[in-house]
Amino acid sequence: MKSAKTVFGQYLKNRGMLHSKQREEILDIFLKTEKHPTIDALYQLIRKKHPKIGLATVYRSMRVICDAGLAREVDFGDGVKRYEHEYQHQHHDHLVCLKCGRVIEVLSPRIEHLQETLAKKHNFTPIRHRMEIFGTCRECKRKEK
Amino acid sequence: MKSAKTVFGQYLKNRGMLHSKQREEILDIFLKTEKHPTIDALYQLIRKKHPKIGLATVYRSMRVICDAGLAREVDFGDGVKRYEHEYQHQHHDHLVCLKCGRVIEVLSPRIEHLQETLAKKHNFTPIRHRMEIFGTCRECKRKEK
DNA sequence: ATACCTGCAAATGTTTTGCGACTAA
DNA sequence: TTAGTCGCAAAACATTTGCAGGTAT
Repeated sequence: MKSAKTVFGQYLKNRGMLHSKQREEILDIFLKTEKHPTIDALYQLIRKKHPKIGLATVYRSMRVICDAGLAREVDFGDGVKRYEHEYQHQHHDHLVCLKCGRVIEVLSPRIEHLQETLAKKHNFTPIRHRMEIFGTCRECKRKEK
Repeated sequence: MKSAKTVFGQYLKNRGMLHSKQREEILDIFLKTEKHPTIDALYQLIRKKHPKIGLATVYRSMRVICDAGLAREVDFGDGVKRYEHEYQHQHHDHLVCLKCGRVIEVLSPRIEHLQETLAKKHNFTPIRHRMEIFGTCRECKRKEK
């Protein structure tokens, strides 16, 4: 199985795009976090090692990384885009804690199947979907008692 | 069953808030559309009859209307808030056509039930959830062939 | 009379873009 | 050498807020 970096390198080459240090570094930082970082969170991390890299470059690079199939935009309704891994990570849904912001990734094959059925029933051709359950996670629930 | 306008009037009264002409008119326009209008779409409609009403007032009024339980914010990931009816409209999910923007409201009790189960399995206390399937609607599918 | 509300303009926060300088191939 | 990129600042957008003037009760 090809590594994410290899995939990225090939994507850039195929498109005649350059393999810059900034892109490499931003991809590196993104790959190291298994969370759902915002652009600004990534920017703060990158900044520590490479204070010269600008915010606009992070925006531009994350778009390229998404286009290459390595990341996917997600949003949890708080007005900021977040990114999660796409390569070698199967589709999943999210449980989002409204107290602490923790995100639990979940998968229910039965729900996935019912979604297909639901779309078909309306003659709707699904391309992608998202499902988020907002609430209180176990830890926050315990604390509030 | 109380009308939406009655509910709104009582909500305002209970809070010591004023029943202004602007709020009444904005509620009226919103109640007349069964779509998922953005603030700007509502503003354009309102503007035809009441050119004096400002955009900020539409934003402020829609928040009040949501707080009163008559509308709910939804977003389809295109960076703009939309509003749908909440009063006397049960919870539902959405099929969003990426070609024409049409939104089909759907409900699957089986999916709803599985979502409950899924949350419970993770000791997660659900408050609300959302599910959207993005794809191509029947009409757009037909056209593209 | 007096809270509360509105319209306007300015501020905010996130994301995008124009442009001259820089860099990978 | 020369496209393609970068950093910076400015622009673009959606949304919110401060404030002076207006309005419902």
